Amino acid sequence: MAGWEEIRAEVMARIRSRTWPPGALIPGEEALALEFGVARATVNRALSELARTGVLERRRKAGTRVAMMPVRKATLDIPVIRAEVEARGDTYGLRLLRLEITRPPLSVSARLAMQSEQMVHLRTLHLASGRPCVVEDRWLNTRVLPDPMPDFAQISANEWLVAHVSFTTGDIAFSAEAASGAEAEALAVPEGAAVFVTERCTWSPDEPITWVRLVHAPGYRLSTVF
Amino acid sequence: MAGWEEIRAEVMARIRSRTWPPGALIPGEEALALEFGVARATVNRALSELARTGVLERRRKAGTRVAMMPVRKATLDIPVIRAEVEARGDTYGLRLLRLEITRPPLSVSARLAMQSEQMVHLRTLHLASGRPCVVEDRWLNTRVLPDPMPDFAQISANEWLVAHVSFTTGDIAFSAEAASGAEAEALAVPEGAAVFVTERCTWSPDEPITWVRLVHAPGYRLSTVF
DNA sequence: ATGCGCATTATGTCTATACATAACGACCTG
DNA sequence: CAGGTCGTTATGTATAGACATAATGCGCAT
Repeated sequence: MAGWEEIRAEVMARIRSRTWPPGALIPGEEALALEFGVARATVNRALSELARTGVLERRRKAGTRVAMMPVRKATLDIPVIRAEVEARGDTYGLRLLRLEITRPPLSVSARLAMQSEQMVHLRTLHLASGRPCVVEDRWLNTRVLPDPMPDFAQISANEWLVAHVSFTTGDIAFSAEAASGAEAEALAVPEGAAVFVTERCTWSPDEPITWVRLVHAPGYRLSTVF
Repeated sequence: MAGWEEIRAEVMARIRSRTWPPGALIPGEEALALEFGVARATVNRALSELARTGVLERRRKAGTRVAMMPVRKATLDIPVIRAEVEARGDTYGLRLLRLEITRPPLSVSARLAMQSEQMVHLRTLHLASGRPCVVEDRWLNTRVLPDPMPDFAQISANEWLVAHVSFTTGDIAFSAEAASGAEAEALAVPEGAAVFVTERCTWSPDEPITWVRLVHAPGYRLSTVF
């Protein structure tokens, strides 16, 4: 027994086999290190990893226990439309449907914690081999844009931001909705069709950057392993 | 400058400030350790962490570079219905709509790589303070169940599995669909309403365990930060 | 009995050192 | 020139020892 991955596997095996059932307190790092004949740091690495994935719960002094209600965690890649389209073997295209500078609706400015001021509003249609695949509604903080604004008919706002604005934190939410008239028309689906919607907010360390709503054409699936 | 989190923050700051722009090769661990006055292991911890979240790309010998197309990764908690309901302050309830032992449709047996054999089919309605909130369609491998089957009218299959069957791997997918007649009726929404659907497959190390499809009532959102 | 404070203890992290591993690229050979 | 070999190099991992930190729960005092 040597590497931390082997230790992790062995611990996993004991959990699976219910040697250590859900809720059980498992031996301390010191003890396991001794048993497996490795350094405590190695055990720590393995257990930390399992804690990260939600299999174990660790608290100082309290020790390590097998998660009772294993709210398993999955990591999912935040979709980048162009990459997704090209990964499917389609050629990517985009069409700028609308570009205006105006005051965002309250739902947007509130989410971004923006003072009420003007933002850039973009509506873009993303195409996969010519077929509409995503309608994007985006509000951009004007302060993150250079004075001659980038040509968003050529480069998607997402890609421009990635390349020119500093890294961000944010949040993301998924839901199912009925396609509104405009969305349905852009995607060439019946109004009211069930569509998968992604909403994302991003902030730079200093200020809000953008709010975006992606309406995916019917049939879209977001998947991951765990 | 001391802890790995500080190192991570400093590296992040340099990426944000474009001192190290996307695609750039950053100095080696040794050099950074020297610069920050910490051990290489500490730098390693910080950079590994950033690689895990998709900000950096690391390859032996090739070095560490800032991700060009930052396919940011988000970790999401795999929803456990009861926990979700109770977290919203509602009281959880469930109603078993159907329980039968039969052959699953091909779509299910194929996904689970099961020989064509009988499985337990459950249809359950989950309630939040009495209101329908999720319809669950589940197929269970009979071999993971004890002979007097658990009373699934009392305990949800998910919770029973968590407590009695060994840990698993699996995959999960999200999509938007139009509610079918039966689903719509159970949820008390119009047929064809846009519903959020979660589909999950899980395997034990030895054999498939279950396939489950969760149809969430309109308004459901799945969200996370990144 | 109740509440506060501190000793104990398990995890968290850092250091310095060493060896393992992957892979680029140069060099050597056919 | 093609192709294989091997040295170099950056990351990956392991180790022993040490200190930091959090939090449990006991013991003491009120």
